[in-house]
Amino acid sequence: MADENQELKKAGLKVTLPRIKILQLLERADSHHMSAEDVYKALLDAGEDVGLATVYRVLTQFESAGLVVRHNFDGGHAVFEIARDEHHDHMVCVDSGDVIEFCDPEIEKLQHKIVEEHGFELVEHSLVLYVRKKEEG
Amino acid sequence: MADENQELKKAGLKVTLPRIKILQLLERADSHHMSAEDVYKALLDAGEDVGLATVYRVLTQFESAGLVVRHNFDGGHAVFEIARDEHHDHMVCVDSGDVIEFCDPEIEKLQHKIVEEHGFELVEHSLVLYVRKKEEG
DNA sequence: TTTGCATTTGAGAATATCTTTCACCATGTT
DNA sequence: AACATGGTGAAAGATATTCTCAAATGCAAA
Repeated sequence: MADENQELKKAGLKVTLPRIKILQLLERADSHHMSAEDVYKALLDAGEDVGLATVYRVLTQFESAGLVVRHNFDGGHAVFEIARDEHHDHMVCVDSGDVIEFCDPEIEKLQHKIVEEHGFELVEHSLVLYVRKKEEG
Repeated sequence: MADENQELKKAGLKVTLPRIKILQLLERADSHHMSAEDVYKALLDAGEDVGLATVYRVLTQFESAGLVVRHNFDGGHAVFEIARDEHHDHMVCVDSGDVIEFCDPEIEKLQHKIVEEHGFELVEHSLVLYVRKKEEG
């Protein structure tokens, strides 16, 4: 139950109601890739009295703490998702907006190779494939 | 010299002073990856009387016409660069902000493969490697 | 448990980025 | 010249995010 409390403490964050609620929300299996606005609305719908500023603040803190990952897909607003252990990239359907996760070790390997060749080390990367459902025939 | 005029006409855009100036600016070898604000300031510095709205409008038109490419790197604002024939991806140094271009056919190939495997076709993609200069031993 | 106090919060103001509106202007046509 | 078309700058608007600050809250010492 108080699973979130531990995560927050471990991250050096004081355990407060908004933080617990936001973390719980993001940990729900069906809430990947939510924008700050999405989170805010979901909390309001759940009857929580939270401010939008708090949502942004907390999400940014969670990002710094490595609890969530921020993605800047095309379209102006950032989306957040719980950081699980396994890294993955994203495929975004340009028609439906659906997000599909995938991971390709070969691409990862090639990325490192390229960066090394240029005398750098890889800090972070962002790969987004914008796709469309294939037409039949 | 009226090279830009031809490009604009070919793109179906009326040849106007702001459009010529913006195109010339972006075609300069040292002006890759400029934000709308960058372009605006550069034009003001050059003594041109142009509005920020026009810069955004023209850049968007250029993008539609395929003359420039818009990138949404991390950090809120979009950057634009002249569309050359060859596709390439980007490496951004997290310390200096420098942008290095690269292209890896293998990664490109793998991207298509993955998308196909999921029953999609690739419309567009964005790969950005955030890197840091390697420390000496 | 009560108290002390730094941290956190919510509301709204402020900022940043980008888009739209609108009255006016330029260019080409009749 | 009158007109149509499309382009322009300024300012207002839209959107996404951050900042400010007084009030509320979490945590720890007493």
